[in-house]
Amino acid sequence: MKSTIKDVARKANVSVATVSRVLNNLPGYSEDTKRTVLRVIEELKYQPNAIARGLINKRTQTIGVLFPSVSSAFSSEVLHGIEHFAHDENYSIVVCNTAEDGRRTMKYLQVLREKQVDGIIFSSEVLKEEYYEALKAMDVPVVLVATHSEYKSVPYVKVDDWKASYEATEYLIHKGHRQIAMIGGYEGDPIAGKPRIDGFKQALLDNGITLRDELIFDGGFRFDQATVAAENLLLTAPEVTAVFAASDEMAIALISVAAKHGISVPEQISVIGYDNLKLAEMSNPPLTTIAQPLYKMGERAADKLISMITSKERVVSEIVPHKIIERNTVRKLP
Amino acid sequence: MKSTIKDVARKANVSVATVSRVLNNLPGYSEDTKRTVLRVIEELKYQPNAIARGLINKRTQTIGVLFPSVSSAFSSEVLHGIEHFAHDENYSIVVCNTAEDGRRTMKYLQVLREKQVDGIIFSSEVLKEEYYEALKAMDVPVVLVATHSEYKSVPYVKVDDWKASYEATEYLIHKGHRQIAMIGGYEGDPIAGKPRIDGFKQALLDNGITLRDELIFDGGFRFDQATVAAENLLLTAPEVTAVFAASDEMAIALISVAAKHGISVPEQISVIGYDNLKLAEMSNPPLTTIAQPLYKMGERAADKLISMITSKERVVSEIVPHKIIERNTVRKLP
DNA sequence: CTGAAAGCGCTTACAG
DNA sequence: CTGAAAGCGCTTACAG
Repeated sequence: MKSTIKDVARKANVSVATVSRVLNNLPGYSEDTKRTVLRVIEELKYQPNAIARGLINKRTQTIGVLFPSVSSAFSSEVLHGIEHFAHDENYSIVVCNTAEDGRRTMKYLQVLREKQVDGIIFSSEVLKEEYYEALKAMDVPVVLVATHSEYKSVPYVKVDDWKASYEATEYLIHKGHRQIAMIGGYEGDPIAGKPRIDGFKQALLDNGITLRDELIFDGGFRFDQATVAAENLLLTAPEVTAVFAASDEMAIALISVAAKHGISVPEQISVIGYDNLKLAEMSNPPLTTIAQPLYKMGERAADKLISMITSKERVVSEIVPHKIIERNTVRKLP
Repeated sequence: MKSTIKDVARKANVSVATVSRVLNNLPGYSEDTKRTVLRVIEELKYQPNAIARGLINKRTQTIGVLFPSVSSAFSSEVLHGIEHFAHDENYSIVVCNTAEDGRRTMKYLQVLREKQVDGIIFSSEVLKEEYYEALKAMDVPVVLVATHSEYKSVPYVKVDDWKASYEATEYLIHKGHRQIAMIGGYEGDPIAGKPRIDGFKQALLDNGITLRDELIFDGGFRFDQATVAAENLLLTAPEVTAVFAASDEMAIALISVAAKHGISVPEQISVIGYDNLKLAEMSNPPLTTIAQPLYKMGERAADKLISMITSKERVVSEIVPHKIIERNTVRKLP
């Protein structure tokens, strides 16, 4: 049987109140009683029950993290950052994989509420009104990571997608490229879709390059989805000398498809990716890409959330810096 | 203010006992009272407090998962499988990244104990005696995934590493290779190191190929660690025509290093990996590898753990099938 | 410096 | 079919 606070109180000949005090470093006991209490705790190998504690304190020291897909490299980097920071602050993380559909999200939100988490980090997905309402009803702090929302009260931490894409595109232009295509997300995606496409377009415009809509190949961010976009691109636009891919997986899909057709990167076609996942450096050739500081984004999000939890004061959103990582997939045109 | 069971009891003109009964689908109330109680619950948007519930039931419906590194692609696949299964069974997952050192593991074990998790899944690492003792003291079910241990009482789910390596090596041999090297883990690693190295050796022996110890390049499983092993291999053993890498990252490191030296895969050197992570198919060329069913391993582990939790009966370990995924990195020698 | 008591939000015998 | 009461393992005024 695990021992409880009563057991140690009894064995130490003090009240449970006293035990509780030494446990929580509150004042109110002699050095002597402290010593014996501590000794008994040791003897009984007593560990406080966080559940009982949470019932009173209304704090569970745990935070819920919602991801659209736990298994992607992107999410795990962010998660790692969150987890690391949170652990150092004595918070545990419960991970929730929301999959594609909204129903799982709502179910999870309910579970998190019942389990009385102290706060929630919501990642990558758009914060639908339904979710927002549920979150509001829960009455716990929320922070967004790698996404943002129109609900001004919800702080976020993310990169400036528009600007990052603009810079990626200019990078290509400065390397002498004029025939530039993009493999992007869906225009209808307000988070990782539209802003990146818009940044791409603007960079072209600002550099006097005529915008050709047919050079924007949209679709999903994953490798297999991008594979068809890349296939398409190579087939219909052979004049293209460089492409900006809105994710590393997309960029790598292009490299793979190109290789299959005997087109070499960067000699015949240049590519720049987006994310800087681990696989960017493992790519062959190593992928030039826009780095999002995913681990750090996780940390910052956890930091914000925890300070909202502990201080109840509003926290401000944060745009986190991206940067271009030059590897070997972009060639300078002569 | 969130409403409690008392609030609904009061508003429904019944006792909390009755509310509790309808909440838990226990017998003991008329259809009529059930209806009004349900209505009031709806009106108040009442949700039970799982913490209070847990205090009584001694069940928190949460399980702790310990990973050496949450961010690796390997762990996230397993985690995803665990999470999916567990969620369907109404369990939540708290993730614990144990990093490299043991101190973090012990700290986490303590947190998990205080938070009264119902069970623990321990992944990839060797179950040191210190951990085992702590786990025993916690008195909750444990299952191992992608690792095993000498403590017979702890069930595991994993692939047969020896056999998988043996088959990978034979695959190379059957393709006509005789000069075969291995990039492996540490011989001292009883989980993913020794068994794979031994399987490799035995396959060579059984096929009449003289074992040359200097063709086994050991080190860490990660890309950057393997990069030096690969460098070494290419430099010191140019006669090698095929290599068995004990992880996909190692295999990809070899491909990268080879490319850097103008050596083409599979034309000049063949490679087979191990794991079948997502990046194996994104590799360039796509990587032939031994697949571990990581997602499924996660599911099976969760399944076992949950049945230990709910039925208190002992569960049996499981060797899960691996298989060779043929892609484009192994050439048949003429 | 110390303890008795109330209470956190539930569940579960027990009694009717 | 229903409720009063005890209790899960703690914390926290309150009183001394």
